[in-house]
Amino acid sequence: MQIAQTLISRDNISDHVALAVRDMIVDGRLPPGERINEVHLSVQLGVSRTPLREALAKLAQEGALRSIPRIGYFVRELSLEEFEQIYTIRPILDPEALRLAGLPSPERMARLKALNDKIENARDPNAIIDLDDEWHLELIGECPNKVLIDFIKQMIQRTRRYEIALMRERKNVAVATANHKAIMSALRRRDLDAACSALRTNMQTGREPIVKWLKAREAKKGGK
Amino acid sequence: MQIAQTLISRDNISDHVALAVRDMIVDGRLPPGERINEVHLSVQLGVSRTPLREALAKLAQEGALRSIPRIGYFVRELSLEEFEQIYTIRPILDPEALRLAGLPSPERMARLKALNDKIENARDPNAIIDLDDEWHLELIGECPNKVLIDFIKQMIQRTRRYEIALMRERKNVAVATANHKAIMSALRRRDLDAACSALRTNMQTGREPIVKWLKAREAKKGGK
DNA sequence: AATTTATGAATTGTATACAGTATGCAGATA
DNA sequence: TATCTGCATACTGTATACAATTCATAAATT
Repeated sequence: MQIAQTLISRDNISDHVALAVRDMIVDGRLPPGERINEVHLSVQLGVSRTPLREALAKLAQEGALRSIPRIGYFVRELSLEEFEQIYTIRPILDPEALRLAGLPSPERMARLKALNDKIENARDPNAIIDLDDEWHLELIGECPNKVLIDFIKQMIQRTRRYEIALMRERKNVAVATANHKAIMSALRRRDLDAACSALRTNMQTGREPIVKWLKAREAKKGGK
Repeated sequence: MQIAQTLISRDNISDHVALAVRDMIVDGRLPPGERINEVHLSVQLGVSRTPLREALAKLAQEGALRSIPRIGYFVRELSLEEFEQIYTIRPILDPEALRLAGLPSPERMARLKALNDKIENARDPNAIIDLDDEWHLELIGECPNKVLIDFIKQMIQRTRRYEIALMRERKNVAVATANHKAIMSALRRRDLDAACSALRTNMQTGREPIVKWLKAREAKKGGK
Protein backbone atom coordinates (compact mmCIF):
# COMPACT_ATOMS: atom_id res chain seq x y z
CA MET A 1 0.00 0.00 0.00
CA GLN A 2 1.01 3.58 -0.57
CA ILE A 3 2.49 5.42 2.39
CA ALA A 4 0.87 8.74 3.18
CA GLN A 5 2.76 11.85 2.08
CA THR A 6 5.38 12.88 4.58
CA LEU A 7 3.87 15.71 6.56
CA ILE A 8 7.12 17.39 7.46
CA SER A 9 7.98 19.00 4.18
CA ARG A 10 11.54 20.13 4.80
CA ASP A 11 11.67 22.57 1.99
CA ASN A 12 14.61 23.25 -0.23
CA ILE A 13 17.35 25.79 0.13
CA SER A 14 16.04 27.35 -3.09
CA ASP A 15 12.70 28.05 -1.45
CA HIS A 16 14.31 29.49 1.64
CA VAL A 17 16.51 31.66 -0.49
CA ALA A 18 13.54 32.88 -2.51
CA LEU A 19 11.85 33.96 0.70
CA ALA A 20 14.98 35.67 1.96
CA VAL A 21 15.64 37.56 -1.25
CA ARG A 22 12.00 38.54 -1.60
CA ASP A 23 12.16 40.05 1.87
CA MET A 24 15.33 41.90 0.97
CA ILE A 25 13.57 43.40 -2.01
CA VAL A 26 10.37 44.26 -0.19
CA ASP A 27 12.01 45.99 2.74
CA GLY A 28 14.51 47.82 0.60
CA ARG A 29 17.79 46.12 1.47
CA LEU A 30 17.93 45.44 -2.25
CA PRO A 31 16.76 48.78 -3.61
CA PRO A 32 14.93 49.24 -6.92
CA GLY A 33 17.27 49.21 -9.88
CA GLU A 34 19.98 47.33 -8.01
CA ARG A 35 21.87 44.73 -9.98
CA ILE A 36 22.13 41.33 -8.35
CA ASN A 37 25.64 39.94 -8.11
CA GLU A 38 25.08 36.21 -7.90
CA VAL A 39 28.46 35.42 -6.38
CA HIS A 40 28.31 38.08 -3.70
CA LEU A 41 24.72 37.35 -2.79
CA SER A 42 25.27 33.62 -2.65
CA VAL A 43 28.18 33.91 -0.22
CA GLN A 44 26.24 36.48 1.78
CA LEU A 45 23.39 33.99 2.10
CA GLY A 46 25.77 31.10 2.67
CA VAL A 47 24.60 28.99 -0.25
CA SER A 48 25.96 28.14 -3.66
CA ARG A 49 24.89 29.85 -6.84
CA THR A 50 22.72 26.98 -8.03
CA PRO A 51 19.85 27.33 -5.54
CA LEU A 52 20.24 31.10 -5.60
CA ARG A 53 19.73 31.14 -9.33
CA GLU A 54 16.63 29.01 -9.01
CA ALA A 55 15.28 31.49 -6.50
CA LEU A 56 16.14 34.45 -8.70
CA ALA A 57 14.39 32.86 -11.66
CA LYS A 58 11.31 32.41 -9.52
CA LEU A 59 11.35 36.00 -8.33
CA ALA A 60 11.78 37.17 -11.90
CA GLN A 61 8.65 35.28 -12.88
CA GLU A 62 6.83 36.85 -9.96
CA GLY A 63 7.81 40.24 -11.28
CA ALA A 64 10.05 41.29 -8.41
CA LEU A 65 13.17 40.99 -10.55
CA ARG A 66 13.87 41.64 -14.17
CA SER A 67 16.15 39.25 -16.03
CA ILE A 68 18.32 40.45 -18.86
CA PRO A 69 19.99 37.40 -20.40
CA ARG A 70 23.78 37.31 -20.18
CA ILE A 71 23.75 40.47 -18.10
CA GLY A 72 21.94 39.66 -14.94
CA TYR A 73 19.00 40.14 -12.65
CA PHE A 74 17.89 43.60 -11.55
CA VAL A 75 15.46 44.64 -8.86
CA ARG A 76 12.54 46.10 -10.71
CA GLU A 77 11.94 49.78 -10.34
CA LEU A 78 8.74 50.93 -8.74
CA SER A 79 6.57 51.92 -11.65
CA LEU A 80 3.48 54.04 -11.56
CA GLU A 81 2.30 52.21 -14.62
CA GLU A 82 2.56 48.74 -13.12
CA PHE A 83 0.94 49.84 -9.90
CA GLU A 84 -2.02 51.44 -11.62
CA GLN A 85 -2.46 48.39 -13.79
CA ILE A 86 -2.54 46.01 -10.84
CA TYR A 87 -4.87 48.31 -8.96
CA THR A 88 -7.21 48.29 -11.93
CA ILE A 89 -7.49 44.54 -11.77
CA ARG A 90 -7.92 43.98 -8.05
CA PRO A 91 -11.19 45.92 -7.74
CA ILE A 92 -12.53 43.48 -10.29
CA LEU A 93 -11.12 40.25 -8.92
CA ASP A 94 -11.42 40.70 -5.18
CA PRO A 95 -15.16 41.41 -5.20
CA GLU A 96 -15.67 38.51 -7.57
CA ALA A 97 -13.83 36.24 -5.15
CA LEU A 98 -16.00 37.51 -2.32
CA ARG A 99 -19.11 36.90 -4.37
CA LEU A 100 -18.00 33.33 -4.99
CA ALA A 101 -17.10 32.90 -1.34
CA GLY A 102 -20.52 33.99 -0.15
CA LEU A 103 -21.33 35.27 3.32
CA PRO A 104 -18.64 34.33 5.84
CA SER A 105 -19.25 32.07 8.79
CA PRO A 106 -19.58 33.64 12.25
CA GLU A 107 -16.12 32.33 13.11
CA ARG A 108 -14.65 34.02 10.07
CA MET A 109 -16.44 37.24 10.92
CA ALA A 110 -14.91 37.13 14.38
CA ARG A 111 -11.45 36.64 12.92
CA LEU A 112 -12.00 39.53 10.52
CA LYS A 113 -13.01 41.80 13.37
CA ALA A 114 -10.03 40.73 15.47
CA LEU A 115 -7.64 41.36 12.59
CA ASN A 116 -9.08 44.78 11.94
CA ASP A 117 -8.67 45.69 15.60
CA LYS A 118 -5.06 44.59 15.43
CA ILE A 119 -4.52 46.82 12.42
CA GLU A 120 -5.90 49.82 14.31
CA ASN A 121 -3.44 49.27 17.13
CA ALA A 122 -0.39 48.35 15.07
CA ARG A 123 2.35 50.90 14.43
CA ASP A 124 4.94 49.27 12.20
CA PRO A 125 4.01 49.74 8.52
CA ASN A 126 5.29 46.28 7.67
CA ALA A 127 3.14 44.67 10.30
CA ILE A 128 0.14 46.69 9.16
CA ILE A 129 0.53 45.49 5.61
CA ASP A 130 0.87 41.91 6.76
CA LEU A 131 -2.34 42.25 8.72
CA ASP A 132 -4.18 44.03 5.93
CA ASP A 133 -3.22 41.33 3.44
CA GLU A 134 -4.25 38.68 5.93
CA TRP A 135 -7.58 40.42 6.39
CA HIS A 136 -8.28 40.41 2.67
CA LEU A 137 -7.33 36.78 2.28
CA GLU A 138 -9.45 35.85 5.27
CA LEU A 139 -12.37 37.69 3.71
CA ILE A 140 -12.28 35.52 0.61
CA GLY A 141 -11.07 32.39 2.40
CA GLU A 142 -14.20 30.49 1.49
CA CYS A 143 -13.83 31.20 -2.23
CA PRO A 144 -13.67 27.82 -3.97
CA ASN A 145 -11.79 29.20 -6.95
CA LYS A 146 -8.21 28.49 -5.95
CA VAL A 147 -6.79 29.78 -9.21
CA LEU A 148 -8.39 33.13 -8.50
CA ILE A 149 -7.03 33.18 -4.96
CA ASP A 150 -3.56 32.32 -6.18
CA PHE A 151 -3.69 35.19 -8.61
CA ILE A 152 -4.81 37.62 -5.95
CA LYS A 153 -1.94 36.40 -3.79
CA GLN A 154 0.47 37.07 -6.64
CA MET A 155 -0.79 40.61 -6.88
CA ILE A 156 -0.55 41.13 -3.15
CA GLN A 157 3.11 40.14 -3.31
CA ARG A 158 3.68 42.44 -6.18
CA THR A 159 2.14 45.52 -4.62
CA ARG A 160 3.75 45.19 -1.20
CA ARG A 161 6.64 47.48 -1.97
CA TYR A 162 4.21 50.20 -2.99
CA GLU A 163 1.92 49.83 -0.01
CA ILE A 164 4.64 50.47 2.49
CA ALA A 165 4.51 54.10 1.49
CA LEU A 166 0.75 54.09 2.04
CA MET A 167 0.80 52.64 5.51
CA ARG A 168 3.49 54.98 6.76
CA GLU A 169 0.79 57.62 7.10
CA ARG A 170 -1.62 56.82 9.88
CA LYS A 171 -4.44 58.65 8.16
CA ASN A 172 -4.42 56.04 5.43
CA VAL A 173 -4.50 53.25 7.96
CA ALA A 174 -7.60 54.80 9.47
CA VAL A 175 -9.23 54.94 6.05
CA ALA A 176 -8.43 51.29 5.44
CA THR A 177 -9.85 50.08 8.74
CA ALA A 178 -12.97 52.19 8.20
CA ASN A 179 -13.41 50.58 4.80
CA HIS A 180 -13.04 47.16 6.36
CA LYS A 181 -15.73 48.06 8.87
CA ALA A 182 -18.08 49.09 6.09
CA ILE A 183 -17.53 45.74 4.39
CA MET A 184 -18.11 43.84 7.62
CA SER A 185 -21.23 45.77 8.39
CA ALA A 186 -22.69 44.93 4.98
CA LEU A 187 -21.86 41.29 5.60
CA ARG A 188 -23.57 41.38 8.96
CA ARG A 189 -26.67 42.68 7.20
CA ARG A 190 -26.21 39.64 4.93
CA ASP A 191 -25.98 41.97 1.96
CA LEU A 192 -23.35 40.37 -0.22
CA ASP A 193 -23.73 42.82 -3.09
CA ALA A 194 -23.17 45.80 -0.83
CA ALA A 195 -20.12 44.09 0.67
CA CYS A 196 -18.70 43.48 -2.80
CA SER A 197 -19.07 47.09 -3.81
CA ALA A 198 -17.65 48.28 -0.49
CA LEU A 199 -14.68 46.03 -1.20
CA ARG A 200 -14.34 47.64 -4.61
CA THR A 201 -14.33 51.03 -2.92
CA ASN A 202 -11.73 49.81 -0.44
CA MET A 203 -9.39 48.83 -3.25
CA GLN A 204 -9.92 52.10 -5.04
CA THR A 205 -9.36 54.37 -2.07
CA GLY A 206 -6.13 52.54 -1.34
CA ARG A 207 -4.97 53.44 -4.78
CA GLU A 208 -5.07 57.22 -4.84
CA PRO A 209 -2.52 58.11 -2.14
CA ILE A 210 -0.01 55.67 -3.58
CA VAL A 211 -0.41 57.08 -7.07
CA LYS A 212 0.17 60.55 -5.64
CA TRP A 213 3.26 59.39 -3.79
CA LEU A 214 4.65 57.67 -6.89
CA LYS A 215 4.08 60.75 -9.01
CA ALA A 216 5.90 62.93 -6.51
CA ARG A 217 8.67 60.35 -6.40
CA GLU A 218 9.06 60.28 -10.18
CA ALA A 219 9.02 64.06 -10.38
CA LYS A 220 11.81 64.24 -7.82
CA LYS A 221 13.86 61.76 -9.75
CA GLY A 222 13.24 63.48 -13.06
CA GLY A 223 14.27 66.81 -11.57
CA LYS A 224 17.59 65.57 -10.25
CA MET B 1 27.89 56.45 -23.87
CA GLN B 2 25.75 53.42 -23.33
CA ILE B 3 25.60 50.98 -26.18
CA ALA B 4 22.09 50.15 -27.34
CA GLN B 5 20.70 46.82 -26.19
CA THR B 6 21.69 44.03 -28.48
CA LEU B 7 18.67 43.42 -30.61
CA ILE B 8 19.38 39.81 -31.29
CA SER B 9 18.52 38.39 -27.93
CA ARG B 10 20.15 35.00 -28.22
CA ASP B 11 18.14 33.41 -25.51
CA ASN B 12 19.35 30.85 -23.06
CA ILE B 13 19.23 27.14 -23.33
CA SER B 14 16.92 27.22 -20.31
CA ASP B 15 14.37 29.20 -22.28
CA HIS B 16 14.61 26.92 -25.28
CA VAL B 17 14.22 23.92 -23.06
CA ALA B 18 11.19 25.44 -21.35
CA LEU B 19 9.55 25.89 -24.74
CA ALA B 20 10.42 22.36 -25.78
CA VAL B 21 9.14 20.74 -22.61
CA ARG B 22 5.99 22.85 -22.62
CA ASP B 23 5.29 21.62 -26.12
CA MET B 24 5.88 18.04 -25.04
CA ILE B 25 3.34 18.51 -22.28
CA VAL B 26 0.78 20.29 -24.41
CA ASP B 27 0.81 17.81 -27.25
CA GLY B 28 0.86 14.81 -24.98
CA ARG B 29 4.35 13.41 -25.49
CA LEU B 30 4.63 13.89 -21.74
CA PRO B 31 1.23 12.64 -20.63
CA PRO B 32 -0.61 13.84 -17.51
CA GLY B 33 0.68 12.18 -14.37
CA GLU B 34 4.04 11.31 -15.91
CA ARG B 35 7.04 11.65 -13.69
CA ILE B 36 9.92 13.64 -15.14
CA ASN B 37 13.27 11.91 -15.00
CA GLU B 38 15.72 14.76 -15.13
CA VAL B 39 18.67 12.69 -16.29
CA HIS B 40 16.80 10.95 -19.10
CA LEU B 41 15.08 14.08 -20.29
CA SER B 42 18.27 16.12 -20.21
CA VAL B 43 20.15 13.65 -22.40
CA GLN B 44 17.12 13.35 -24.66
CA LEU B 45 17.17 17.11 -25.13
CA GLY B 46 20.95 17.20 -25.38
CA VAL B 47 21.52 19.58 -22.47
CA SER B 48 22.73 19.25 -18.93
CA ARG B 49 20.48 19.05 -15.93
CA THR B 50 21.10 22.62 -14.81
CA PRO B 51 19.19 24.47 -17.54
CA LEU B 52 16.62 21.69 -17.62
CA ARG B 53 15.91 22.19 -13.94
CA GLU B 54 15.53 25.92 -14.45
CA ALA B 55 13.01 25.20 -17.16
CA LEU B 56 11.13 22.69 -15.02
CA ALA B 57 10.93 25.16 -12.15
CA LYS B 58 9.45 27.70 -14.54
CA LEU B 59 6.88 25.27 -15.86
CA ALA B 60 5.96 24.32 -12.32
CA GLN B 61 5.25 27.93 -11.54
CA GLU B 62 3.14 28.18 -14.67
CA GLY B 63 1.12 25.26 -13.42
CA ALA B 64 2.05 22.77 -16.10
CA LEU B 65 4.13 20.68 -13.71
CA ARG B 66 3.78 19.85 -10.07
CA SER B 67 6.88 19.75 -7.92
CA ILE B 68 7.14 17.42 -4.96
CA PRO B 69 10.37 18.21 -3.10
CA ARG B 70 12.94 15.43 -3.00
CA ILE B 71 10.77 13.31 -5.27
CA GLY B 72 10.47 15.15 -8.52
CA TYR B 73 8.40 16.93 -11.09
CA PHE B 74 5.17 15.45 -12.41
CA VAL B 75 3.04 16.50 -15.35
CA ARG B 76 -0.13 17.85 -13.81
CA GLU B 77 -3.27 15.87 -14.38
CA LEU B 78 -6.07 17.49 -16.31
CA SER B 79 -8.48 18.62 -13.64
CA LEU B 80 -12.12 19.52 -14.10
CA GLU B 81 -11.77 21.76 -11.08
CA GLU B 82 -8.85 23.78 -12.40
CA PHE B 83 -10.44 24.15 -15.78
CA GLU B 84 -13.75 25.39 -14.42
CA GLN B 85 -11.93 27.83 -12.18
CA ILE B 86 -9.92 29.32 -15.00
CA TYR B 87 -12.98 29.50 -17.20
CA THR B 88 -14.78 31.40 -14.47
CA ILE B 89 -12.10 34.05 -14.50
CA ARG B 90 -11.60 34.60 -18.19
CA PRO B 91 -15.17 35.77 -18.92
CA ILE B 92 -14.44 38.49 -16.39
CA LEU B 93 -10.97 39.49 -17.49
CA ASP B 94 -11.15 39.27 -21.26
CA PRO B 95 -14.12 41.61 -21.62
CA GLU B 96 -12.48 44.01 -19.17
CA ALA B 97 -9.35 43.99 -21.32
CA LEU B 98 -11.47 44.67 -24.40
CA ARG B 99 -13.22 47.51 -22.63
CA LEU B 100 -9.86 49.05 -21.75
CA ALA B 101 -8.61 48.48 -25.28
CA GLY B 102 -11.53 50.30 -26.82
CA LEU B 103 -12.69 49.92 -30.41
CA PRO B 104 -9.99 48.39 -32.62
CA SER B 105 -8.42 50.23 -35.51
CA PRO B 106 -9.48 49.28 -39.06
CA GLU B 107 -6.15 47.50 -39.53
CA ARG B 108 -6.76 45.41 -36.45
CA MET B 109 -10.28 44.61 -37.59
CA ALA B 110 -8.87 43.39 -40.88
CA ARG B 111 -6.39 41.16 -39.09
CA LEU B 112 -9.15 39.79 -36.87
CA LYS B 113 -11.25 38.93 -39.90
CA ALA B 114 -8.32 37.31 -41.65
CA LEU B 115 -7.50 35.22 -38.59
CA ASN B 116 -11.08 34.08 -38.20
CA ASP B 117 -11.15 33.03 -41.86
CA LYS B 118 -8.00 31.04 -41.31
CA ILE B 119 -9.62 29.28 -38.37
CA GLU B 120 -12.59 28.29 -40.49
CA ASN B 121 -10.32 26.67 -43.05
CA ALA B 122 -7.85 25.06 -40.69
CA ARG B 123 -8.05 21.35 -39.90
CA ASP B 124 -5.34 20.57 -37.38
CA PRO B 125 -6.64 21.12 -33.82
CA ASN B 126 -3.27 22.46 -32.71
CA ALA B 127 -3.22 25.03 -35.46
CA ILE B 128 -6.79 26.01 -34.69
CA ILE B 129 -5.97 26.67 -31.06
CA ASP B 130 -2.94 28.71 -32.02
CA LEU B 131 -5.09 30.80 -34.29
CA ASP B 132 -7.89 31.13 -31.77
CA ASP B 133 -5.46 32.29 -29.09
CA GLU B 134 -3.92 34.70 -31.53
CA TRP B 135 -7.35 36.05 -32.37
CA HIS B 136 -8.16 36.74 -28.76
CA LEU B 137 -4.82 38.42 -28.12
CA GLU B 138 -5.22 40.50 -31.26
CA LEU B 139 -8.66 41.58 -30.06
CA ILE B 140 -7.25 43.05 -26.88
CA GLY B 141 -3.95 44.11 -28.40
CA GLU B 142 -4.63 47.77 -27.71
CA CYS B 143 -5.28 47.18 -24.01
CA PRO B 144 -2.80 49.35 -22.12
CA ASN B 145 -2.90 47.15 -19.04
CA LYS B 146 0.05 44.88 -19.67
CA VAL B 147 -0.30 43.10 -16.35
CA LEU B 148 -3.79 42.08 -17.35
CA ILE B 149 -2.61 40.88 -20.74
CA ASP B 150 0.18 38.88 -19.17
CA PHE B 151 -2.28 37.20 -16.88
CA ILE B 152 -4.60 36.34 -19.73
CA LYS B 153 -1.61 34.88 -21.57
CA GLN B 154 -0.82 32.73 -18.55
CA MET B 155 -4.33 31.38 -18.56
CA ILE B 156 -4.22 30.71 -22.28
CA GLN B 157 -1.11 28.61 -21.75
CA ARG B 158 -2.74 26.78 -18.92
CA THR B 159 -5.92 25.86 -20.76
CA ARG B 160 -4.29 24.73 -23.98
CA ARG B 161 -4.22 21.08 -23.07
CA TYR B 162 -7.93 21.16 -22.39
CA GLU B 163 -8.87 23.00 -25.53
CA ILE B 164 -7.35 20.43 -27.81
CA ALA B 165 -10.26 18.20 -26.96
CA LEU B 166 -12.64 21.01 -27.86
CA MET B 167 -11.19 21.78 -31.25
CA ARG B 168 -11.08 18.16 -32.35
CA GLU B 169 -14.80 18.45 -33.03
CA ARG B 170 -15.49 20.67 -35.98
CA LYS B 171 -18.88 21.66 -34.64
CA ASN B 172 -17.16 23.48 -31.80
CA VAL B 173 -14.86 25.25 -34.20
CA ALA B 174 -17.91 26.52 -36.06
CA VAL B 175 -19.40 27.79 -32.83
CA ALA B 176 -16.18 29.60 -31.99
CA THR B 177 -15.88 31.33 -35.35
CA ALA B 178 -19.55 32.31 -35.20
CA ASN B 179 -18.93 33.86 -31.79
CA HIS B 180 -15.97 35.74 -33.16
CA LYS B 181 -18.17 37.07 -35.94
CA ALA B 182 -20.73 38.29 -33.44
CA ILE B 183 -18.00 40.15 -31.56
CA MET B 184 -16.65 41.69 -34.74
CA SER B 185 -20.07 42.75 -35.91
CA ALA B 186 -20.69 44.53 -32.60
CA LEU B 187 -17.34 46.27 -32.97
CA ARG B 188 -18.20 47.36 -36.50
CA ARG B 189 -21.38 48.90 -35.09
CA ARG B 190 -18.99 50.67 -32.65
CA ASP B 191 -20.90 49.10 -29.78
CA LEU B 192 -18.19 48.25 -27.30
CA ASP B 193 -20.54 47.07 -24.58
CA ALA B 194 -22.21 44.59 -26.90
CA ALA B 195 -18.80 43.34 -28.02
CA CYS B 196 -17.75 42.81 -24.42
CA SER B 197 -20.81 40.79 -23.61
CA ALA B 198 -20.46 38.79 -26.83
CA LEU B 199 -16.90 38.05 -25.74
CA ARG B 200 -18.21 36.90 -22.39
CA THR B 201 -20.59 34.59 -24.22
CA ASN B 202 -17.76 33.32 -26.39
CA MET B 203 -15.77 32.31 -23.33
CA GLN B 204 -18.75 30.64 -21.73
CA THR B 205 -19.81 28.60 -24.73
CA GLY B 206 -16.27 27.34 -25.07
CA ARG B 207 -16.52 26.03 -21.59
CA GLU B 208 -19.43 23.62 -21.69
CA PRO B 209 -18.19 21.00 -24.18
CA ILE B 210 -14.86 20.77 -22.41
CA VAL B 211 -16.50 20.29 -19.03
CA LYS B 212 -18.60 17.52 -20.55
CA TRP B 213 -15.55 15.87 -22.06
CA LEU B 214 -13.64 16.09 -18.79
CA LYS B 215 -16.51 14.58 -16.87
CA ALA B 216 -16.74 11.68 -19.28
CA ARG B 217 -12.98 11.28 -19.02
CA GLU B 218 -13.00 11.19 -15.24
CA ALA B 219 -15.92 8.74 -15.20
CA LYS B 220 -13.99 6.44 -17.51
CA LYS B 221 -10.94 6.59 -15.29
CA GLY B 222 -12.95 6.07 -12.13
CA GLY B 223 -14.65 3.03 -13.69
CA LYS B 224 -11.41 1.33 -14.62
C1' DA C 1 41.22 65.93 -26.56
C1' DA C 2 38.10 62.62 -28.23
C1' DT C 3 37.29 58.29 -29.97
C1' DT C 4 38.50 53.73 -30.88
C1' DT C 5 40.73 49.40 -29.96
C1' DA C 6 42.84 46.00 -27.18
C1' DT C 7 43.32 43.52 -22.93
C1' DG C 8 42.19 41.51 -18.57
C1' DA C 9 39.02 41.02 -14.75
C1' DA C 10 34.45 40.13 -13.39
C1' DT C 11 30.16 37.90 -14.20
C1' DT C 12 26.80 34.92 -16.17
C1' DG C 13 25.55 30.36 -18.40
C1' DT C 14 26.32 25.49 -18.54
C1' DA C 15 28.33 21.10 -17.31
C1' DT C 16 29.85 17.95 -14.09
C1' DA C 17 30.69 15.96 -9.50
C1' DC C 18 29.18 14.75 -5.09
C1' DA C 19 25.98 14.02 -1.12
C1' DG C 20 21.73 12.83 0.76
C1' DT C 21 17.22 10.82 0.06
C1' DA C 22 13.77 7.88 -2.01
C1' DT C 23 12.68 3.52 -4.28
C1' DG C 24 12.52 -1.21 -5.32
C1' DC C 25 13.98 -5.83 -4.56
C1' DA C 26 15.79 -9.89 -2.10
C1' DG C 27 15.94 -12.34 1.81
C1' DA C 28 14.37 -12.98 6.59
C1' DT C 29 10.72 -13.60 9.78
C1' DA C 30 6.26 -14.69 11.27
C1' DT D 1 1.80 -16.68 1.98
C1' DA D 2 2.22 -12.11 3.76
C1' DT D 3 4.84 -8.65 5.98
C1' DC D 4 9.00 -6.60 7.49
C1' DT D 5 14.02 -5.43 7.23
C1' DG D 6 18.32 -4.35 5.03
C1' DC D 7 20.74 -3.29 1.05
C1' DA D 8 21.76 -1.78 -3.62
C1' DT D 9 20.32 1.38 -7.07
C1' DA D 10 18.38 5.49 -8.98
C1' DC D 11 17.28 10.07 -8.53
C1' DT D 12 17.08 14.75 -6.71
C1' DG D 13 19.42 18.80 -4.37
C1' DT D 14 23.55 21.33 -3.96
C1' DA D 15 28.28 22.56 -4.76
C1' DT D 16 31.95 23.29 -7.69
C1' DA D 17 34.41 23.76 -12.06
C1' DC D 18 34.73 25.44 -16.58
C1' DA D 19 33.35 28.15 -20.77
C1' DA D 20 31.52 32.14 -22.89
C1' DT D 21 30.29 36.77 -22.56
C1' DT D 22 30.20 41.33 -20.72
C1' DC D 23 32.36 45.25 -18.59
C1' DA D 24 35.98 48.43 -17.32
C1' DT D 25 40.31 50.28 -17.89
C1' DA D 26 44.06 51.88 -20.37
C1' DA D 27 46.81 52.26 -24.45
C1' DA D 28 46.65 53.66 -29.23
C1' DT D 29 45.02 56.27 -33.02
C1' DT D 30 43.02 60.21 -35.25
